[in-house]
Amino acid sequence: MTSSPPRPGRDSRVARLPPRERILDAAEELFLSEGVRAVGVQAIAERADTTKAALYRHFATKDALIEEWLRIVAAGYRTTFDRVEAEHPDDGRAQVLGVARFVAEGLPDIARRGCPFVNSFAGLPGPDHPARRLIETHKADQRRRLTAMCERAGAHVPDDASAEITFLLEGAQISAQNASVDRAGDRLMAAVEAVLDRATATRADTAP
Amino acid sequence: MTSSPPRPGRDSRVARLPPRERILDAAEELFLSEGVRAVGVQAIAERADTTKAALYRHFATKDALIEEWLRIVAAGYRTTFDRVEAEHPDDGRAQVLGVARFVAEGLPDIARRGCPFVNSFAGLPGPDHPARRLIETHKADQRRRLTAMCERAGAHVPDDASAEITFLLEGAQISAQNASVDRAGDRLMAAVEAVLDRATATRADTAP
DNA sequence: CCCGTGTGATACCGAGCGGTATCGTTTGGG
DNA sequence: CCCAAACGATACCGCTCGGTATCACACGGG
Repeated sequence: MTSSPPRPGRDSRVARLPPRERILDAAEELFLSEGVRAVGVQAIAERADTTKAALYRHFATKDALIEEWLRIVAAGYRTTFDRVEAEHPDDGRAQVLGVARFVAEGLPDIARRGCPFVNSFAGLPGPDHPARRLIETHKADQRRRLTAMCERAGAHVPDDASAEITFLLEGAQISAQNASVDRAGDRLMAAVEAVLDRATATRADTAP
Repeated sequence: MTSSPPRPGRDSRVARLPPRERILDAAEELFLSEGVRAVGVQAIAERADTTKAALYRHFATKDALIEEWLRIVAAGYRTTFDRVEAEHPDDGRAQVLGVARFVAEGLPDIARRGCPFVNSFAGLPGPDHPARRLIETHKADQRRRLTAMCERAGAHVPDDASAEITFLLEGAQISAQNASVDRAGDRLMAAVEAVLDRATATRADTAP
């Protein structure tokens, strides 16, 4: 539906970006709402206002498109880590809270459309799929950076603190998705603060 | 492959259960390892040592099979909650820790094959799919019971405590799946204990 | 003993999948 | 201004999907 007559500017929803960007945008929207396996290349092409042929001119295969999309999403997270670290240099606590706030603010979207990594991980075949490796590498990187932040924040055992915070961040996302926890954002922030408090407390506080 | 000649007892892997149970067993194995959308009914029937025709004699559609499988898994969790409550009547803390231990012990399996609910949620179409509702109901029930346990444990704000513990439980599962956190079981238990300690602490402890 | 039910095998259906080929037409840089 | 490259459209390929129909056979209860 929705043919595009002599309409030069934006015509439907993705404006007039180069086809490659339109395809990636359309893929993101569909992958998130329907699942990476449920949506076909034809549907992606149609939503991007182009055709399968054009799609395959830019991406060798559907899996390559999935991988490229995940790579972009992962890069976005990396950018957030960079920004937070730049905004609060040497203040590990503020950095961790900045990351937590970023996740908390993204929860409404995740509740509606799901987490890209978690949702993709499911529909991907075997543990050797390149997109799967990409997700694992990304999560491992995130954990490493979080550990460094915790150390900078003065955590006694940064490894433990970052693990606990990772649990909270991931858990908040899937709990938001299945709607089992209300006000997930507020609760997440409070929980992360509590973990930081305990992880950086003096010995007297930990042994009443 | 593997025809079953005059072999009365077990013959391959699922012994000689009624076809319905063999199908559910086979479906569970494949759904977990490959994803609910990636595996076809033919593959399920073959692994169950039967045929598509027999499968459709017991389940109206593939979605119905998925739903029934999830229902069974959810019932298993419910049983665990029952057991833990019966083992430690009136001891909320022990109940919560019992649930946490159950999840922690299941982490290795989840790391290998993924969480049934999380993995299925992805490949399911629209938010009105019955299996999706089933998952949401199950998670909401779990949260309710967890809140009751926290209240029994003397938590000052049981709602907050159960939310935080839910985050930890769910987060530990997906962190185990993508291998971003090592020794996830131990860390999960420690984190849950810490949350319980803080949630039930006297006022003097919370305000240093 | 015999008959009805559930079973296993097989073939089939329409639809949609991922991916390819072809062919005008648009378009923008040298 | 012109030509090559990229584009949009369309038809097509082989394959697999979820689901159905048919049929011979095993078997257990009346």
